[in-house]
Amino acid sequence: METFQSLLAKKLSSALAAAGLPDAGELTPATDPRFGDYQTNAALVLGKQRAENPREVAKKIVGHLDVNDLCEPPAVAGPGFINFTLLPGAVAEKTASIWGDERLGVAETESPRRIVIDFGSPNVAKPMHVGHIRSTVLGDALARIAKFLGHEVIRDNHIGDWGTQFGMVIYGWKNLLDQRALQQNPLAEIVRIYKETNTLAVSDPQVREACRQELVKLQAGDKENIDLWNECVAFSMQDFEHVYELLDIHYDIQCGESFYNDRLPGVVERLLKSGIAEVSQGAVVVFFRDIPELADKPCIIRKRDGGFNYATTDIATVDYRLDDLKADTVWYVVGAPQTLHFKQIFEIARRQGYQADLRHITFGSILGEDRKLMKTRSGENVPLRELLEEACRRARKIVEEKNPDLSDAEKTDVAQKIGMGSVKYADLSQYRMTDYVFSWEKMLSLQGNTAPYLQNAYVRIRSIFRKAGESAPKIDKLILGDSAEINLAKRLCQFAETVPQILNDFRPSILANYLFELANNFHTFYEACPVLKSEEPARSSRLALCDLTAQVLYRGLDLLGIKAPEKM
RNA sequence: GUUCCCGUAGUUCAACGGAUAGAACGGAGGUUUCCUAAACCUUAAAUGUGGGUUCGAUUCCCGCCGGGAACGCCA
Repeated sequence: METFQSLLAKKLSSALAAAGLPDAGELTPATDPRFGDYQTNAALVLGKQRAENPREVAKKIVGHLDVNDLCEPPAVAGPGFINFTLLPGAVAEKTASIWGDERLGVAETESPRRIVIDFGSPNVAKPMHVGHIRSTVLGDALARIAKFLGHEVIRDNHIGDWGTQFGMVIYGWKNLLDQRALQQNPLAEIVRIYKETNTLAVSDPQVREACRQELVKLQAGDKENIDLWNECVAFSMQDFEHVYELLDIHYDIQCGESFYNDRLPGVVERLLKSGIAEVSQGAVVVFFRDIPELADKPCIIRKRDGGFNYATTDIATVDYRLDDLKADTVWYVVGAPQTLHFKQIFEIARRQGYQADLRHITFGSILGEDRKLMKTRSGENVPLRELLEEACRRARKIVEEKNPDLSDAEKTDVAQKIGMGSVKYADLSQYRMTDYVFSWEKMLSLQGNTAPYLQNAYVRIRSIFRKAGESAPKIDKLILGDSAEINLAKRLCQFAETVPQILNDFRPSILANYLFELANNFHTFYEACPVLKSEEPARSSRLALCDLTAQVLYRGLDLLGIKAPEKM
């Protein structure tokens, strides 16, 4: 289904051709309602190229524009913009056709790809904390959106379940473990022994060496250590699963770092043989001498002591995703501090001949109150689980106040949808690159531009249909009289223009902002236009408008991983 | 030191190079015999700094100031 934007863009192209002008500029939504609904700067661009008065060029273009079926006569404005204002009749027709469309007007991609999305990736032996929320929620939303647009998506949780820290965990387990504490709160006890061992290792070389030995035994397949490791992983996974359950986030595969252990020697061997890697100071290293920004930043793939590291694992991971999973695209939803690391990994992949599209999708950090990056060792991290449970509690309290008549089960359900929605929306509604200082206030806010504002619009519509006791009657064309109706309908038509844009720069915030505007248009409509009490044919038309709004809200929220309750 | 990210109302955030920089919270004022007032309406308030490119710069380029991050054996 064509959007207004694509229809008008085509008509503009025809007009330019008819006027003997080359294609130029672009046709975009108007920046301000007073300029109409869409605008083009074609005349400004052409005026510059041809050294002509842009307004004259604009008039010439307008003379060839045939848009009478869609818009009022296009207006030349300002320095030479051409503005388009949609006719209510055209909007009414388009809205009705979207209403009848399962995809709500959103076209599927013309170039579907197989995308592995690497997101979340918590570390075993460390509880998930607020710092994990961005990757997890952002990655999940991108996965939902990519899938909706027609891509094949494989969600992969690249769990940090292997590496140096396990030497310490195992040493701690053997020497410092408190069995009773382990029974009460396994993960907390594992974290405790890990931290204590870490502290000991800093000051005591003997402990350090003992940890290294435990690690060597583990990596060599020692039965006792493997069993301990399995137990730690299992305890951690329980914690992760609880969080994923609350967030309703699920993975297709969970290939953690340990999954690649057997492949690491082969990776290093191959890179050495092909000349991509070389031995330097006893380690195996890849240099990027021909790339200025990486020239003095080599990538170590095997340590002097023969051990493998993060980079080795990630190279093996690229192989697996491209060769075994047959992905043509991989999105790494991982924080900005790892920019250099991924530049190196991607360059190594390229040197091996891989052509796949590998993207590091970065995002800003959540900072502590000191404006410093939150770090596990600092000990002041808010556990994610605690944050999520607090969100539900706060939402629950407000549900009790606002709607005491709901049953207990309903209250619990609604509180979870609102609480989880708020946490997700707080993150997704802002530009992914900006850092922000963590605050309960921010994450759990339920006022203003927040999930409940959008959810409430949906709830109000569901309430109308409950009261009506009927679903919206099927009609071919809406009747748009009040300006609030027209604005709402126009907004509904924009859904199809908005969703595909998100993946241009991986910005779910575009969708979040759209949904906020939509909810705002709906609330305004709701105040201005009675639905059930209006006369036919307005009544049927308004019911249709409500029904479509509910569908778009529901679908849009779903793409962000947010649920819409029936009541609240 | 090198490289990367970020500086917008009191606060938290918006604005593919577009026209008079939008919201939300907080502040001030108003709306409910009517479909959920978790709503609606009115109102005051901002682009760190100096240049440059452009018809047009919050956006692109250069310098400075301020905040953060990464940079050979952690992941």
